Amino acid sequence: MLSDVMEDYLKAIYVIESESGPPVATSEIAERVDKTAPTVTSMLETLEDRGMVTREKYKGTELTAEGRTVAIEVIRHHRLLETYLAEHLDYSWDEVHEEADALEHHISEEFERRVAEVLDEPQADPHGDPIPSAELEPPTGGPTVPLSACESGDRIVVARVSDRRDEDLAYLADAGITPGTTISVRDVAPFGMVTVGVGDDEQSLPESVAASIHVTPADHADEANADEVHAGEADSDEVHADEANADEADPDATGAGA
Amino acid sequence: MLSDVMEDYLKAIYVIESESGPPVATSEIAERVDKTAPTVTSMLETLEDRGMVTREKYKGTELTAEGRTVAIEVIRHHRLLETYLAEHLDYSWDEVHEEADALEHHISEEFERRVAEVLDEPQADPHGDPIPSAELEPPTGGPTVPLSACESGDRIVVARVSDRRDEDLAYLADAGITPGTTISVRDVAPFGMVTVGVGDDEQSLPESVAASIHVTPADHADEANADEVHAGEADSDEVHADEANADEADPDATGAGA
DNA sequence: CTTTTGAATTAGACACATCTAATTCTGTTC
DNA sequence: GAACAGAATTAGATGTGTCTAATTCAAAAG
Repeated sequence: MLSDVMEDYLKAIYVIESESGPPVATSEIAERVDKTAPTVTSMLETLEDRGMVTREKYKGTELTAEGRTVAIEVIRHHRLLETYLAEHLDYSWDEVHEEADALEHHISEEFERRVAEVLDEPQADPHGDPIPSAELEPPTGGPTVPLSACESGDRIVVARVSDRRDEDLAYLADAGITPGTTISVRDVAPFGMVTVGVGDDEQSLPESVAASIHVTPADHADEANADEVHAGEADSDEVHADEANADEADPDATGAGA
Repeated sequence: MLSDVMEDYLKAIYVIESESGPPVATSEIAERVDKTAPTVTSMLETLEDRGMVTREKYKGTELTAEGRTVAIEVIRHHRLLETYLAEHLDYSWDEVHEEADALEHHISEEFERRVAEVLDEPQADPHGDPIPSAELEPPTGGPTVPLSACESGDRIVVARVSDRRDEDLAYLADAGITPGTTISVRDVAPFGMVTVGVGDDEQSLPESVAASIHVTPADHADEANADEVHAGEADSDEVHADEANADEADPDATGAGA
């Protein structure tokens, strides 16, 4: 059996791989799990022994198929829990993350099944992140772009919001911006804040807040509900995102922000 | 912060104190938590340093007020979870224990509050054990006696069923005997099996199964529902239990079988 | 090709929870 | 009251996950 801690490392590696592709740097993992680099090195050795990762010394680390499956299962637990807490225990979308982090390692397969069943196999959690299926294939969120890659005049719908920073979530909850919210982009300052229209209001979002929002275009007559933003639609192709912020690029579309 | 493991020790000590009163023997704790005696000794030293227990070397251990409060909180978590799983996630009463054991250390205060709220501050879990209040005072189950202390002809209602042994729970679930079930005692073999009537059936319960059942008399016109067996009633006095099985006595009535 | 620099690893230590084996204590039996 | 039996503790070791300090490496810059 893998410990909770090992699962946390695997989850972190999975997320980083999803965002920037393998191989994953030790320092990146260290930052995510909030441990020192030597600690991470030694854990990576353990995980390698357990067949969860492969690595090249001084180069980087990559998940094995097995390690990836474990990571996806943890993420499924996390997102099912977030969704359950929001829908059945009256948690708001900016409160669920911490609780889910604490519980995700301790629920049984049976619990997972039953939660998924009462939720009717949900496709996305309250942050808009896609929930991996019970078969644990890598979830593919629909194509989305960072809000910062939009340009003035765009009408877009919020697809997902990073669950990493509590302050930003609270800010957005307060601003009435949640997955599914349709907004108009008024102004995008390079590397800076983004001014948007939400309903009748106009809001200026600080950079860190803007960076946590990913969006899809609001056009294709698809004003459907937020839970379906990530559903099918493998057809819809890339949203225009001129190369101004190419360094901030987004090779994921796998929605791994656990 | 106390570790999960420490909480498990405190819970075990609390249960033993409830069953046999302090001081608690190291070997008893060792058996409950399934560790060796030296391991327990060293943990008890730690818990003493933390102010959770007091002890006299070679004699025994006792919870401090603080240790007791921690234990009661863990037990509250456990029983709220058991109840929630049974009522909202379709678990049967003999499945809930293991899941609750895994989760009880990891839920937040907030989670505890919300679960208690949606359950409407339940008084007893699916096994019939009383759920400590949010104020964490020691729960007092109403007076109950072991089934083995009854005699032929008694009509009684099952108050609670030990959650310690899965096999016995499954047996009882199969036999249709759950908290709230009214049964007639046909025959009590000294130190042996108990024959009872349940509805129209007659059943012979093996000793271990009979030992896990605690009952109250079915008389006082109180055919109320099982959840209220433990409610108020500090008035009703001791049930007749002649001293045949006095060694198997039951000084608890605090319902500590977490 | 050498140097530099920042990242990664190795070295060595520590806290925690656990074990087995050896010792010490307590309460009981003769 | 001496001896014994059983329980508890002490002694010493192990595995895991973590740290800081020292070293080694690789990739970039000269």
